[in-house]
Amino acid sequence: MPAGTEGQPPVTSPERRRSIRSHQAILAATTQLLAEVGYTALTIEGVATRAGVGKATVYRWWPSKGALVIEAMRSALDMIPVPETGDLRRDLLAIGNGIVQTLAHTPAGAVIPALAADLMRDPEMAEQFRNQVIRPRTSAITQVLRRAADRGELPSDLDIGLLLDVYAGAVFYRVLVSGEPVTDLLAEQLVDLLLDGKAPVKPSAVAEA
Amino acid sequence: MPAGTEGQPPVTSPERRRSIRSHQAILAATTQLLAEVGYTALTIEGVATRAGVGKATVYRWWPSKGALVIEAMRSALDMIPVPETGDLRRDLLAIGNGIVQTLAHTPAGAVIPALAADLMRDPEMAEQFRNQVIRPRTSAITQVLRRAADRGELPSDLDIGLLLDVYAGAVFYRVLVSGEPVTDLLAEQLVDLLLDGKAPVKPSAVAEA
Amino acid sequence: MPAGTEGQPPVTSPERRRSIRSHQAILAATTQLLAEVGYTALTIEGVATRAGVGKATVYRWWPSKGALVIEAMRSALDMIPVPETGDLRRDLLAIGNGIVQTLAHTPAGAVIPALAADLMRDPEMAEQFRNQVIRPRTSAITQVLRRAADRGELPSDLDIGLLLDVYAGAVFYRVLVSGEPVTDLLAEQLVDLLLDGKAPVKPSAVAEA
Amino acid sequence: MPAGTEGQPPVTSPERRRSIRSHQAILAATTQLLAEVGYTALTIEGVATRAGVGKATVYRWWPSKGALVIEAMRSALDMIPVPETGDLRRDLLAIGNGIVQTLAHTPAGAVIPALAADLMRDPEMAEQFRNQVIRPRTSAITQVLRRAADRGELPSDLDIGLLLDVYAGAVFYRVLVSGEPVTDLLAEQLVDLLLDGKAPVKPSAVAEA
DNA sequence: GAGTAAACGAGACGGTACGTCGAGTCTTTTC
DNA sequence: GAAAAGACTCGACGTACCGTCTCGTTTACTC
Repeated sequence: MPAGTEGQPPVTSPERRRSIRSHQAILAATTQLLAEVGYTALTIEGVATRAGVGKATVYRWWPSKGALVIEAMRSALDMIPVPETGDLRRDLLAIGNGIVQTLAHTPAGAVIPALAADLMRDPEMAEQFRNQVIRPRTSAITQVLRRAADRGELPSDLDIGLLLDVYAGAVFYRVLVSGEPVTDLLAEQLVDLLLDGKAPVKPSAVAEA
Repeated sequence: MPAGTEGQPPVTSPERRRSIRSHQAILAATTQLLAEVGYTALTIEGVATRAGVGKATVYRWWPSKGALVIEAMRSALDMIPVPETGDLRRDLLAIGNGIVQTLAHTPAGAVIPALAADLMRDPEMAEQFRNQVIRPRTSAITQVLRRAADRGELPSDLDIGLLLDVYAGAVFYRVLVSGEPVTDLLAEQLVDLLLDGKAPVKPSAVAEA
Repeated sequence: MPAGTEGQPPVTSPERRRSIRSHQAILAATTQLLAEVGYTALTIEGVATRAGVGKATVYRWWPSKGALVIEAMRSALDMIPVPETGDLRRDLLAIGNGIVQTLAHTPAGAVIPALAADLMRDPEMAEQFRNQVIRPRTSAITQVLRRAADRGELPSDLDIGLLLDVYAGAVFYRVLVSGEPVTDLLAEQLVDLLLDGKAPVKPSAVAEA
Repeated sequence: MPAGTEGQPPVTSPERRRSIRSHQAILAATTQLLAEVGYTALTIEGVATRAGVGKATVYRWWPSKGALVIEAMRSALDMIPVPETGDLRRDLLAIGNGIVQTLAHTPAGAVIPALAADLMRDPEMAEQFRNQVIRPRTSAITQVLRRAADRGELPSDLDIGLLLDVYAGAVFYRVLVSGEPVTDLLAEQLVDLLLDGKAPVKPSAVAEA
């Protein structure tokens, strides 16, 4: 695995000999079907058929529906860029709007909670899920907050983890539980609350003011 | 349904003739099995068997697994009492700790998210879920906040809905997604944040202060 | 449940509540498919599909392919009538020709050996097979021989079992192993051998004589 | 295959370069597995694994399970020596006992019928089977009978083929279908019947006589 | 107190999907 | 340049539940 030395390409990946095409077809089929029927109604059999692949090929590479969906989500979701304006509020807003877009306007909003719930009984898979799906979505916020703390704009002993839970949790909860609309306004209100402790006021009141 | 009026005993429930005992057995079996195997692995067949009941009897009264679980949850969860100390912070803390207990230390913590995710595709059921399961858990907070707003301790145009989403969302998110421990400290930090805009600091830092 | 009282029809057959139609459809499908694809290529799945029946319904009533085929064979094969001419040779010839017809000109000829071979490892099923499929085919011979022995036309201590094995074995062996044509002449030669100890001569030689 | 000429080692088999070892390992594995699990449960995959060989290597040299088993049987079974006592009855008895031993006390007894039944649908393989497995087992009888006919001890127009079918068929049938014990007595009774037309009497009766 | 209609337990039914195994083909890597 | 290794598509295995249905058999209400 030492880079720089030319010429040991065959050794690099001893596993996965010929699977590349099937692999991608399976992930693509999974992504499509997640959007069409959702997580609960997704079946391995359906994925295999859609991908033009034997069921065993799916099971060879993924031990369960959860594992398959984790990887499909990972490869389907874009990386979230880390903004660098230096303005904490502006950065958080940018990221927040991105997350809101993803959760409110793509299938991911429906899939992620179902996936999370389904994996709760399997700690190992749950960990995978957090590492592969959640962490990439939240690391941008973490970085922005940490840099701001370094600049002194935030307390240095800030509990970034909790802040994240609050921020992400509110968005999730709206999508998943309360069913209220998730709009860009939400990101704004949350940033106000987190940064200024400004309690949110009703949208209509804001409009009137 | 008005109790107290004498004399229409046969009319009270024109449907449900002999069902009472089976009804309760089914709900009890559902509650047990939810605790034992979780929402995903819960099957109607298993519930019927455990309850000593025919499968058709379950289907006669509940159209789906979701509907059954909603009712089981409702009858299994205790009502949350609305504290009346008049001290906003104390009230919120009391409620928060109650919610934390439920989500972190009872099967409900695992069932509710799975149920929510499963119902996302069925708006009608989702509405039922919110009315029957979520709303009773959160109405105490709403009342406390509303009374405080009436007393002038909070802005009168406060967006109570969002505040709720933030509060409940953070707890949910911890249980469901981030997997971090959910303790009483969490309730405290959240109340600090919501009421004072005090950004949370790391637990260790708090101890040192 | 007190016996003696007339009119307890419902108790008579506690099993098989509603299966009659499916039952027959399954046996019919099995018989058809045996003729079309043979024993080895017969699949439970194929039978279920052809019968318009769920796979589980087949498995509910028959534990294995072998058991299913045994019953299908039994209900598909006609009983062999026991001739009563009183002439031993004529009786044996009649029966022999019947067996030859069945083995040489119906699917049974191909199915029975395969079934037999497949069941060799399962003594219980093998016994079923002999009782249900073989015995009915050979009992006519046994009866004819026994009556002849009673009349004194054959030694009273005749080993009827072995005689049967020789007779039936030769026909089977031709069909199964040696692959030679099985014609009515075979029955004749066998009767000659068994009754007179007349060693068989080549067909052509017979024609010349 | 003409032995004796030395010196054309590379030319003899232009194919099969490194195959010899694999070849033998495959045949050995087949023989072992036939004895362990029988014909039906024998799988190419199992043979390949046991032989430490790729599945494709098996398929390269044998087109089907049947072909593989035919060759394995051939190389596993000993040649049957042709006795030369000049006494017809003694010769037949010797051979008969040999066959009885093979069919009753080695895996071959279970494998041959299953193999035969399985190959019935494939005339070409069936012919191979007869040539390679059956004929070597029966040619000794044929030779003995033919010599006896030449000596005038048997009719010159004897239908040796049928006699063989009767002899072998009876033994087969006992093993495969009737399930009765196959002992040396059987060979004796059969020889009596074939040579003398002496109808078989029950063993116990024999003992009493 | 008998008659009757519903709800009941039981579980068979036609299906779908499960996760596994083997068939027979094909490709890559090793010797 | 054949052979090991094993991934591939395909199809059947036998099982579990689905949601519907048909059975007798209780009840609980009517008359």
